[in-house]
Amino acid sequence: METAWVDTNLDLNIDIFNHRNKALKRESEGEVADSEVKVPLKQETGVLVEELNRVSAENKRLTEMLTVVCEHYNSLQNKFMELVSKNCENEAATSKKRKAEFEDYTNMIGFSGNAESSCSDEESSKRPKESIKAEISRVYVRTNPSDHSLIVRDGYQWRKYGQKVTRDNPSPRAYFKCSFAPSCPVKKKVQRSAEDPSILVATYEGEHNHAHSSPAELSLSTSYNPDPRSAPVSAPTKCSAPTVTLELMQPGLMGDDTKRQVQQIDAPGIQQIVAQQMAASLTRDPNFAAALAAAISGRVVEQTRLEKW
DNA sequence: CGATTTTGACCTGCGC
DNA sequence: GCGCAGGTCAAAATCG
Repeated sequence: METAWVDTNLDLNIDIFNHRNKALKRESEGEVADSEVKVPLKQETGVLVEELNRVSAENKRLTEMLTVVCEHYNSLQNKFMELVSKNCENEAATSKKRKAEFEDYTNMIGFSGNAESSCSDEESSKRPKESIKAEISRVYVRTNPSDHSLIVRDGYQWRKYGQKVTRDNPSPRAYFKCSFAPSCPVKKKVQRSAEDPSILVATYEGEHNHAHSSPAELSLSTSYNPDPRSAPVSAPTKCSAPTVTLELMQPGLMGDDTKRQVQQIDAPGIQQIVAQQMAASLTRDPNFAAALAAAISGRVVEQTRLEKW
C-alpha cells in the first residue's frame, strides 16, 4: 500500500542548498552552457522563492501539528488530574497495596511530591522527617539504557558537587546544587533505579527562590543529553530511531509557584498561548527538528493520523 | 581563564 | 565509643 503514504520527506533547506551548490559549482567550473545563459535569472529566483514558500508552508503545517499535539496533551493531563482527585476521595476505601501502586504510577509519569502530600495526610504522618524538612519531591525519568549519564534536564541550572556509591544500589548517586542563584537552597540527588537501570530517580529538596532559568527547557527537553556541556546542540545520534521525550509540565520538576500556576491554567485562551509557546520552542529546537525529520522520513507516522492533522 | 566535573578525604548522624 | 553509610568539601582535572 505504498500509495497510502504521502511524501512527508522534510526537504527544508536541503533543496535550496543543492540548488545553490549546483549553481555555484557550475559557475566555478565555468561550464555555463549557451542554453543556460538563456535561462533568465528571474526564473531561477522564482524557483527559489517557490521553494522558500513551500518550506514555509511545511514549517507552518508542522507548527500546527505541534499545537494540536500540545492541546491533546493538555486535555489528557486534565483528565488525569481529575482521576487523581477522584482517587484521593476514594482512597480511604482502597487497600494500601493499590494505593502504593497508584503512587508508583503517578511518580513514574511525573506526578509526585505535592500530589501525594495534597491528598494524603496519612502519608505525611508516616514520614515526619520529610514533611518537617524542606519540601522533598521525587521524579522518575525514563532514559536510554545505554546512556549512563546522571543528567535530568528540568530547566534549572545544576552544579554537581559530589557522587557516591550507595549500599543498596550499584549505580552511583550524584549530588547537585542549584547554581542559577547563589542563594538558592535547592538540592537534587540523581540515581538510577536499582530495579530498572533505564529509570533515573531524581530527588529534589527545597524550593527555588528564583525564577525559572529557562522556561523553554521546562516544557521541552530531549531525553538524550549525554553531557550538559554539549547541550543543547547534542542531537540524538546514539540511537538509530531517536526519540524526543516531552517532559511537559511535570510538577515534580517545577518550583512550587510554577506548579500552582500550571494547576491554575485551565482557561482555553491561556492554554492556547501556552500551546503556541510550546510549538514555537519546539520549532526552534534543532533536536526536535532532527528527531521529527527522522521519524517522518522513516515513515513512522501513520498516514491516517497525518490526514487528521 | 573561568566554570564545571571528578574524586578522595572529611564530617555527621545513627545503630549497636 | 566504634563502625558504617550517606552527605559535603575542596583541590585537581577538564572543558569550552
